[in-house]
Amino acid sequence: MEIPENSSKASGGESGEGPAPRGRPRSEAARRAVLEAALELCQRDGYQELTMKGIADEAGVGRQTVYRWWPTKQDVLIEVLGELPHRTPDRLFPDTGSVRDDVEELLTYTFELTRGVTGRAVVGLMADAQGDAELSRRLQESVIGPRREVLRQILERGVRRGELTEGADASLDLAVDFAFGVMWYRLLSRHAPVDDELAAELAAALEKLLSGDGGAGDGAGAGARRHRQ
Amino acid sequence: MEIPENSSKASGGESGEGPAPRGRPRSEAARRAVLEAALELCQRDGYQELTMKGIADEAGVGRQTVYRWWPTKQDVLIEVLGELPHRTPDRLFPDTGSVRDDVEELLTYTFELTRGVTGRAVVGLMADAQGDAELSRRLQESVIGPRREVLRQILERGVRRGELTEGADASLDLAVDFAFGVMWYRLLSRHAPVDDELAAELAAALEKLLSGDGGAGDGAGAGARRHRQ
Amino acid sequence: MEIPENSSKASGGESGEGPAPRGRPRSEAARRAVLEAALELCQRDGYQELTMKGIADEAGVGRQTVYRWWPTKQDVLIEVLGELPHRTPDRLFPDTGSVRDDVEELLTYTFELTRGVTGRAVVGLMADAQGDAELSRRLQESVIGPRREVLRQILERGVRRGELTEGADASLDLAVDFAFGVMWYRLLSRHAPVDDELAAELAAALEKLLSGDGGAGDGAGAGARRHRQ
Amino acid sequence: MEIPENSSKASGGESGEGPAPRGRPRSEAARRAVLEAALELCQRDGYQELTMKGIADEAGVGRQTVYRWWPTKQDVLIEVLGELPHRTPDRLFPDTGSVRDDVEELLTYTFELTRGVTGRAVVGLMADAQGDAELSRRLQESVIGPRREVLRQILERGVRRGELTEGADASLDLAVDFAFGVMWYRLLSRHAPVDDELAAELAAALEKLLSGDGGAGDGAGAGARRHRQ
DNA sequence: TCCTAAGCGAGACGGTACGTCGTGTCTTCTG
DNA sequence: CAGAAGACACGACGTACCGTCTCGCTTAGGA
Repeated sequence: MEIPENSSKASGGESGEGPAPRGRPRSEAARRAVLEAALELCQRDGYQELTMKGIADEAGVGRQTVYRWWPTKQDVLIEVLGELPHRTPDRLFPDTGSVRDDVEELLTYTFELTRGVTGRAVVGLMADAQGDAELSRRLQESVIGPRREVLRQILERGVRRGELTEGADASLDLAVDFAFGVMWYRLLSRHAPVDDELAAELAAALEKLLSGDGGAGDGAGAGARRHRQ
Repeated sequence: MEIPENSSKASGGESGEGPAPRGRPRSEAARRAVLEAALELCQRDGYQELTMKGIADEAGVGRQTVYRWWPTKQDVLIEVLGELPHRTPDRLFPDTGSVRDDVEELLTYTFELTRGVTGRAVVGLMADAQGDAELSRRLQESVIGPRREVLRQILERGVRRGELTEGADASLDLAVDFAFGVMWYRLLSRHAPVDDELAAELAAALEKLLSGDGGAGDGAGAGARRHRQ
Repeated sequence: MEIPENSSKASGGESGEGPAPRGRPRSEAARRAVLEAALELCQRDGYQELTMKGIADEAGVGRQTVYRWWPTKQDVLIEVLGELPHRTPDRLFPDTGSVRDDVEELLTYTFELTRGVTGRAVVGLMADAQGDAELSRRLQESVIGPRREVLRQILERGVRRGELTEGADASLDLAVDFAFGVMWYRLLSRHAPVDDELAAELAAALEKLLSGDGGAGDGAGAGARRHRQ
Repeated sequence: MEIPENSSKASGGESGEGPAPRGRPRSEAARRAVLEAALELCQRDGYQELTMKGIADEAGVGRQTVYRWWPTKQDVLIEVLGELPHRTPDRLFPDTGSVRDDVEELLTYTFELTRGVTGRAVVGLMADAQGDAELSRRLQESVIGPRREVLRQILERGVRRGELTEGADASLDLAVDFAFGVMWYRLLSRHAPVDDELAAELAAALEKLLSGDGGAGDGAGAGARRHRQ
């Protein structure tokens, strides 16, 4: 149960060690137990039912220990979510040579995650972020932003290769919004599944949306431009 | 805010009343007070802070009166949301002759609503609907579904007129998901505003997505179909 | 000295009813359960171990219900102690015709009580009253004072009858302090028991202390000896 | 805050030292800091508010250091109380030649102490001793007993000299109980002060109680009167 | 001069009681 | 009967102290 963790004198840093760590060091075992308990309970009972007391009890940890390191259950979940991707970093950055396949692969993997462990947690956090700008910012930084960035880079690579064209009708940002927007919308409203088929449909739709010749081209494009003035 | 209490046919109609309502009739004043208090508080303090006790106190109503008619705060909010559209029925069904303009008008109005009174309520409800199938179904029926239907009919009208084409790459349903998905995604993650400009961009993007000649046409469509098998 | 308990329409008072009692009336069952639980637990585990949570749990009552009516455990105990004498009012006011016998009877009964149910409670309260003037005042009023008063009246009756003399060396107040002082001292330090024999000794000593001529020797001494047999 | 640390016979005596003390010797500075902090805090905030954590923090000492040497706060206080008398040993053993004066002097000094530093501590300890036989025994041994013994010896000296008579009505033990009983009773219930006047009254009352002939006697009574002026 | 041992400040740990608040149910009186 | 008032049993909240446990650092005696 003992894991090194020892930050002090790690890698020989003899300079800016900080304020010298005194007292009993933080228990990595307790930290992990809390994070896993939170994820487990959130998945089992739902975000709303998730409770600081419940987390502490499930983790076999004192309540104070939870509050000492995470002021709210949101903080616990954000830390869990921040650590999850490290478990399978490979599937997060697909590069098959085809934009469409890369997009589809990324979305397939992302959808899997949301259907599985993280779904209820992330949806609950997002809902709480309504009316809580700070939480919103942190989610943006740790969860939403990174995922957006990955998709965006795939699309930019496609533009560079000439597979895609960032047109007047749809910026890359809007394209990213498209993919994840549909995902969130369906996760929340549940009017349709978030599955592999959706990943394929979205990959195709994005390709069309960013196709150079611009289907609705003439009138439509003019209209859009007219509207925006 | 004073309402005579019993506007309904109390005492009077003894004809085909049905099961004969005995005792004191339900107070319309109390009902309205509860609904308005709920909307007000949800908007002011957020969905999570909304409380049955808070609603009752704010409405100047006994707690039992709230529980008698609405088992949960979700029920209260759903009833409020169900009544709101009746206040401005005109803007909900635009018909300018141009699909793009109709879409833009509808989205502009919808975005206004979500930025205003209903935003926090609907997001909170959606989040609660995670893991509550019944609530999910009711939301689908009373809030999500109707909005989808309006947009869908506008698009179908466009297809009938020949302005749009439901292509292999993007069904009408996916197009509807696109519009509302982006809206929800931005409402939740706040990485970009939900404003009139977005309405215009989405109208243009939808037009392109549903354009007949299909930019990425061939390979893409085939790919999508291939994937679905 | 509240006995009737039932303030509402007690004894037919149809005039100044007060502010009209609204809402669910207080549960007498819960009240009694709390009082008895407190007494029970205090006796079993000691005053220090007595806990608001413990009282509530033992009484099968919500914690809030305890706090609603008694801000602290001291309040609970004071109310219990205030009600106890009513159970056996007869032995509290002995009047045998002999001062010595009255004193002995009163002390015997008082010692019984302190050895039994009330001992630990009262001692704990007294200790808490150190440094809490308000608690001190209330204890004085509801517990200490009344007991002092009973003994004082017995002694005053003796003075009126000529059996005793309030002398220059010892006021009645000091005599009362004597009796109860020895009791408390032994209860606390436990160097000697607080039993019937002590009651007899104290009755004799008080008689001597308040003998006018100082010759408690003769009759009083004989009386004491007679009693001890 | 630096104190030589090792006042005790360290190093010197290698004769019957026992198991030879290894490791870092106990810090006398820490010991004193704890004792003084405990006394200070108990006097300032009261016995109930006294806390092991509070003592450690106030003393600038680790919590473990307190627990290592004193299992409970009672132990800390008992050790403090055991050291206090050594500061003024002279007034503890009055011998003026007159029993009454000796008694009055002893009580006057004792009352001073209880009004001052030790009051709240001793009362709290006594209250805790209810239901804790071991604590009771230790208090008896270290605090209560010694004080009783001093008074008892004064009274015995009086009996030897013929000033007093241990009569059938009141043993010396009861007389001692009388004096300290009244003190404790007043300390706890606060119905009257514990001051010099009480010391004089008690000295007079004891004299009368232990007068052989029962006399509020001639000389004694006169003496009492003389004293009160 | 190291080695072993124990005391020390610090502070994290698993617990538990605190007093408050919201839950959903109930029980009274008034309309 | 509906409604308002509010008491009820329940349980989560975040805080404080409990007594124990690890840390790194003295500070001694014995090797």
